[in-house]
Amino acid sequence: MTPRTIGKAQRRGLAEEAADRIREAIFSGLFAPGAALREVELAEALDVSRGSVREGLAMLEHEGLLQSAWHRGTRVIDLTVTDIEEVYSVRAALERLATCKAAERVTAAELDRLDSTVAAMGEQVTARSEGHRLLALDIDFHDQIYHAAGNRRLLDAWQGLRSQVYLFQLSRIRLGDEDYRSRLVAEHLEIAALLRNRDTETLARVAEDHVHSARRALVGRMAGELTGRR
Amino acid sequence: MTPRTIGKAQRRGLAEEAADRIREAIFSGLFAPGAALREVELAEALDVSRGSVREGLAMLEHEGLLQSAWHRGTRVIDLTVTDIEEVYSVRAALERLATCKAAERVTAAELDRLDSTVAAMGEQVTARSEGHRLLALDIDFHDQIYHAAGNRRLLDAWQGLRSQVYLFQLSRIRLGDEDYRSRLVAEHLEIAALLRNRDTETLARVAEDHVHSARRALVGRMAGELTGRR
DNA sequence: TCTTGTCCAAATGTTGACATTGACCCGATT
DNA sequence: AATCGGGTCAATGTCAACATTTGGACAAGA
Repeated sequence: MTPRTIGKAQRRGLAEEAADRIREAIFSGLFAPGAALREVELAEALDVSRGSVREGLAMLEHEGLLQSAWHRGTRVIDLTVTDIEEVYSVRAALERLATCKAAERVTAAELDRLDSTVAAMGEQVTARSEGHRLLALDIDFHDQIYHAAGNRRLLDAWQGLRSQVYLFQLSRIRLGDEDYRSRLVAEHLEIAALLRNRDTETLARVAEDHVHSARRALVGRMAGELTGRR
Repeated sequence: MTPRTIGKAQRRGLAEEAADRIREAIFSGLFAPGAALREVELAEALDVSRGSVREGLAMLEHEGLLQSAWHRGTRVIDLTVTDIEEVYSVRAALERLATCKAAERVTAAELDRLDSTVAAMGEQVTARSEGHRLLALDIDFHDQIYHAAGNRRLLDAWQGLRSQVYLFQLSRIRLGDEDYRSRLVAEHLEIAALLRNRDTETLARVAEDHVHSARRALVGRMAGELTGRR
């Protein structure tokens, strides 16, 4: 008897490898928003050819992390309020759909995994870490929902926003926000509970609100930094 | 005095050129769903290098027109009912958002252009053409709405579905559907009118229904072909 | 007959060299 | 001073050759 699904062991090319490394470098702050990424530099640093780097950069551009123009190279995206509004608007629409579809199809095992993720988040509320772990769990929680929704196109659309969301939230971490953490966990707890009850009606509203809540927390912080004290 | 916006004359590379040609070839039926696209063949046919073809294929893959696997080449997507359900589910969510946002920001000039597009569609209802023109106008109508929404990310997400929608609807044309045309125009007319009144509340519902209506018409036809007469 | 192993051809993945472009500098001009 | 025009060069766009992988044909063994 063959297993129903096998862990995908698909081999990856150098381009994907390069994309991963560059993405990490951006998240680590090595390339700040607005910085130019030169193909030759990256090719030498990663010890691959320019072609592979080029392909990797194209992937990151489709993730929205980079912007490129004809013969003018690629740069890391800026973090303007407009960009944030755009990303979170679309994300809210996707999240609404994903959560509803997930409610119809989610399995018991997936529900358990969601619970344990929320539990792990709960531990991070009081932890004195900088919040990177909490952020990773946050994204992971939503990844699980998109997977549970079982819609390839929906997942693709989400992956076109995921990295941007990560980058945005990362900037929020730097700005420091204490009391937001507990509310974050509470919201995820609510979503997980509603999923278990398969309360589609309420989920549509709550999922959208959850995203808008994150957006407000982010935009508020950014506005405070730009205009206010420092 | 310089014009506020200039027709984007940004120079394009060979990759985009190749992508356009290949996309057209697929829409023209030269490459049927499921057909394999070989890089060397295309490179010779288009008289560009394999690298450019490769980049173009990657673009079309991100549009969802192609599927590719490691060292196994790229093929035109299949037209399964599941795929259609996926695409139209996400499209409904996006369309809902786009129409609402457009209602807030649409200008008088844009409204006029929408009207004239619907008018042109009306002429195609009775025309004896095969419906390609009607389909092009349909897509154009929705393009205008996404542009009016003024959200770059939303537009990107739509462009990740657009070609697939086109391909799906194209198959519907071949199956022939007479009375659907008039209903199609009527629905677009309603949306245009609601946009003019900026009736956001109703628009959210109608825009979603419009997509689901198109989906039903399509799935119904396909199911009929697969199981029914022929 | 079914499985397993080896080889081969065809296609893709990868690379470094060559061609082209756009930003920058700087002097001439109005 | 501001603008225009040409030259320069670093960086990207493009290409053709080389390396690697896949799937199938085919034969040997259980």
